Amino acid sequence: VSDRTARRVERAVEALGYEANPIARSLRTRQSHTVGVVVPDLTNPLFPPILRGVEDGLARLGYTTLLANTDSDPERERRAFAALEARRVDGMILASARANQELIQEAIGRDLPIVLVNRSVDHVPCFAVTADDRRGAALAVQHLIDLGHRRIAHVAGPLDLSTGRDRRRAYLEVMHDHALDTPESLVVLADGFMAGDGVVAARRLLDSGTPFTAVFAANDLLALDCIDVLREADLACPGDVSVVGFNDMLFADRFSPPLTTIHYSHHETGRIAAEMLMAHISGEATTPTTVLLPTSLRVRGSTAALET
Amino acid sequence: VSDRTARRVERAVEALGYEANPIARSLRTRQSHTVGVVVPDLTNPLFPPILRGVEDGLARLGYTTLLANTDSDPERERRAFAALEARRVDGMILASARANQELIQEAIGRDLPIVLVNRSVDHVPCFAVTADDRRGAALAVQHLIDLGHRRIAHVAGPLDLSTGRDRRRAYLEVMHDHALDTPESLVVLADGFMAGDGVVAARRLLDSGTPFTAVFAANDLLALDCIDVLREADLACPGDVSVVGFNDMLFADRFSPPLTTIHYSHHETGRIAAEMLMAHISGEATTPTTVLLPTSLRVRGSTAALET
DNA sequence: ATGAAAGCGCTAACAC
DNA sequence: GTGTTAGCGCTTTCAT
Repeated sequence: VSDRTARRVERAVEALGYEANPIARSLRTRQSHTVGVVVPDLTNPLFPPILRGVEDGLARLGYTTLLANTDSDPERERRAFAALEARRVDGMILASARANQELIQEAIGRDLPIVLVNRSVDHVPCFAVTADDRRGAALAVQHLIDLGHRRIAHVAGPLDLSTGRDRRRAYLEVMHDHALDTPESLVVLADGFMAGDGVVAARRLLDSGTPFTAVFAANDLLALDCIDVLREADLACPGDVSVVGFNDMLFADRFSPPLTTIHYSHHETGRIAAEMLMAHISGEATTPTTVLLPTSLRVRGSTAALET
Repeated sequence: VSDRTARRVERAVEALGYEANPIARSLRTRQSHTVGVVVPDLTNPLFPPILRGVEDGLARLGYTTLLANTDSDPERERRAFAALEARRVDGMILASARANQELIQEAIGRDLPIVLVNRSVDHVPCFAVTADDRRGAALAVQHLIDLGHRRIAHVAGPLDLSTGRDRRRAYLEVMHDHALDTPESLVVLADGFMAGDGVVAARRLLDSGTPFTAVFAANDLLALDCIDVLREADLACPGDVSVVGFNDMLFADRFSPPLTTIHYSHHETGRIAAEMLMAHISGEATTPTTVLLPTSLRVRGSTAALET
């Protein structure tokens, strides 16, 4: 066919507004050009920027995202996963990984390309991109120590989540390195990472009677809960107790008091995960790699030097 | 086939983990059981709860959401819309409607079921569910008047968005009803509804030199910008200037100062929109209706009585 | 009631 | 290079 004709055809195609039916194409090629994204809690301001990063990374290659929000409910996670798989997504980005989630192992066994984001899993080689949780948590605790605090509590996230586990471990290590006590009553566990999940844990901390002058919360939402509970008990932050969070989520700088927290780039997290997934799907990347994003301390109003 | 055999087959089906291929089904039935959701700005904490409402409304009927985030960029809106339509969504929920968006008219002309959320359009009968913007804005302005304020400024949203237009109109009406002045310098326009969009507008307000003791911002994000700019100019909120926002978005109560704002149920907004869309798709609902959600005033720390 | 066959719109494989 | 054909996995229709 001549060049001229080709152009005429193209013009006609455009004029008629013809667009290939991607459904028929998918049926034939077994590729949906769609990736599933599973997020545990969209109302956590950490995730929207990650999602935007993912979209930015995928859109350039003509991929669309199918979003599922699970409210951290394992049953909903299961359903979301099944729904996405049934819709034949070409791959998935999971921000909701749990430590021993057979779901993920099974999927990998079935050769479904998966990239973990924010959280990772143990003992299974996985593509993943997360914050450097150990280093970040160490930074947070070190900051409190530098301010003169010695009795530092930790409100940990669930230990079946890598973020909960790793941040807690780093806390214990740094405390130990400085020969500081970490009695069991000083390390409490929250039921989850969502707003409100830290309330019960923080109350338990207070009720134990163990004295403390600072607390490292495993994420910003838990840190906010801590501050609420402290206020409830007429303890001021940072006047009486310093609090540091993790994530530097959107708005962390606007709360009262502004949150001292650990920062890393959420948008980058999403973007890198998207690119990793694309490389995985195309077969370019074959060995699972984990990218650790650098963390940094953001000192704001919720921490202060210990009055002596 | 006997009952017994049927059961055996069913069991076998389950055992083998067979799942009908929804792509083949879609190709045949021309139904994707997927709806597109277009959101202008996921990082605005107003939208995640709306999205959850939508998901809750849709999930029960086995529908999945295809999410697109547009950053309020008309070009990205166009692309997102095209991508969703190409993927043959059964309908769309749009939170990004502009006043004269041919996109929407065209789509409706093509019989694509659409429900508008949060924002509506003029002159085109549309399924829509929004806050009662007029009443809500009136509540906000009335509150400031009740506190003794007379020189009340307004930071309006873009006037090609129903929310920008309606809230501004209500502001002008209430002010007029109370015989209060609204010189042009007291009503400034923000470029958008996203974080940061209010900064320039608020500066213009301040630079005009027109005295004012209160400002009604067209949404919470703009209100936060106002408070920032005021602080920049050494004006305290609410000490020197009271500020009220709109939406009562997530975290509005935790800012410094806690935001006085107009509340309505975001989750309901999403849920109702989802149900409306389902009814529209199924052909149950045929005449476009608009649902106006009731609004209420939440008095918090960013407003105070005028010192006399 | 049950089974056979056609066809949705595309792409990949094949023959010309 | 260009045109033809088979078939992806369903649903629907039609014949039995």
